[in-house]
Order: sequence, then structure tokens, then C-alpha cells
Amino acid sequence: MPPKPIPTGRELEALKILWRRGASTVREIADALDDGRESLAYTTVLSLLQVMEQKGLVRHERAGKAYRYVARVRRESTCRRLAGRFLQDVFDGAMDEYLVHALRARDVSADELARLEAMIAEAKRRATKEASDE
Amino acid sequence: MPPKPIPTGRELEALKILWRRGASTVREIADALDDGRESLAYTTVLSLLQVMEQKGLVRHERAGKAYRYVARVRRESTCRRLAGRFLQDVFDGAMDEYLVHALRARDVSADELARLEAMIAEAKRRATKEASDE
DNA sequence: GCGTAGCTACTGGTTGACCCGTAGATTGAG
DNA sequence: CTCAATCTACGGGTCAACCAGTAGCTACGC
Repeated sequence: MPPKPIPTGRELEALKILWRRGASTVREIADALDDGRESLAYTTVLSLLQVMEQKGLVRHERAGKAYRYVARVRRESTCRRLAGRFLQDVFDGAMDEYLVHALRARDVSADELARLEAMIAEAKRRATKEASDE
Repeated sequence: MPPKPIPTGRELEALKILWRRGASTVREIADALDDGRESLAYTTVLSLLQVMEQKGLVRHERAGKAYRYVARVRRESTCRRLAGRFLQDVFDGAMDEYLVHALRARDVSADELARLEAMIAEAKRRATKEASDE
């Protein structure tokens, strides 16, 4: 398995569906993708999944006469990879740079701000704990 | 002018250079790009800039016998667009989702955490202020 | 003025993402 | 067993990003 597969745009959409629904047939995935607006040909979705399988993003098993596809990468690690890469590419790793732009890119609810705050506090606690570990 | 030009990977690299150095000749940009590791042919960089010009990302003026290219989009707004799009595509707009992954994608210094905290506080203040404005 | 060093314009090639149709395989129904 | 519905395999086509070479233009030095 080559190091770490990074999904493309469409591939990520398919993964989101698998993460949400669990193992699904091509037909189910195609339908779910269509809910996100315009329609894709059935064979298009199949091709997508076959490519994804080759990349190690999904695997499949028989289910009646059709295939059932299963995500092979966890949402956690995949999102982390995507976030890390984006952070590096655009902001050279400067997280505060990112946040200031993201905060202005759209409205943020007070609720969400509270969650962000808690997250920072948590990260802070973790950092000091690690420092005292050595 | 079509709505909003989104730079590709290489285009963003070129823009970063222009934002940092200010107006630059093709040669200067090519040299700066090379500092970031491997070398690109001079004509490749020129092609890149010509495409970028067509997209409205840069413009050029004569400078002796060469062209001098100038960024036509601000760093601020460009980064905001990129951040907003990424947030939408990957996390469906959930900023806390992003942050939790980004925080784990790499180590964060205490200093940086402090800056993040300040930023949240600032956003909070702005939010409450706006609410009391109506 | 003129030659040449250095620049630009243009064209082409490669790759990956994305999309889809046709042909052949498989299975569930009768 | 047979057939038709539904699925998969395979191949192809488009487009954008990226890279680069060749030919022709320009302006600086002499």
C-alpha cells in the first residue's frame, strides 16, 4: 500500500456517503450522490469506485448480484491528512493564519465559537501535560 | 471579470512570491520558485503567468526588454476564498470540525495557541457587538 | 545601424480527474 | 433450464493543470 491515499473531490463525496451510510451498493451510492444535486450516470459512479479501490480508499464484496463497497480509510485520518496538506500548501503551516481567514469566510455562531474555545483550551492542557511528562 | 478566480497549486506559489516580493520579472519569479526545490524551465514559468493573467490573477507591464508581473488579487481575499472553499468541501462548513483535525495534524506551539485564543475572543467580541447593533 | 543576448508568443505533449456508453457476465425469476 | 433485468468490465473522450521547446521579436551595447 503506497503511503497515504488522498481522495479527490468526487472521491471525498463518495467517502462521505460511505462514512455516513456504512457499506453500500453502487446503486445506493449513486442515488446518494444525486441527492447532492445533479445526476451522474451509473457507470460513472462505478468507475469512480473502481479507481478508489485501486487507490486503497475502498474495497468491495459481493452482495447478491451486485457489489457492496466499504470505506477502507477512516474519516478521522483522512480529514486530518486533508487539513494538514491544505494548511501546508496555503498557509505554510501557520494555523492562526488559517483561522483568521476562515473566521471571516463566513458567519460563525456563538455556539460554534464556544466549541472552538473549548478546543483550544483542551489543546493547551494537552500541551502542558506533555511538557511535564519528560 | 468572471466572479472570482481561484488559483491552482502552482499559481498560488507564484502569487505568494509576488505578494512577498512585490512586482517581479519572470526571471525573478522563476528563481524564487526554484528556491522551493526543483527547477522549472523559464518558459514554463512564463506560460504559467500568461495563464494567470488570462484568469485575472496578475497583470504585466514592460520593464526594459522584459515583463514585470504584478499580483492583481489581494492575499487576504484569495486566502479567504481558498479557506472558505476548503471548509465547505471537506467539512460542509463546520469550522470546529476543521480545527480539531488541524490541531492534530501537527504540533502547535503554546505561542500559537495563545494567538488562536486571542482570535476567538476577538471574533466573539465582534459577534456580540453586531448583535447589539440592530 | 546592427547584431546578439535575452525575452515573449505559440504550440504541443503528458498526466490525472471526471464522465459515460457498449458489451459481456451474472443472477434471480419463471 | 432459459431469459431478461441488472450488474460489471473495459475502453474511450474531454478538460484542466502542468511542463517545455522552437521560433520569432526587442532592446541594449557597440
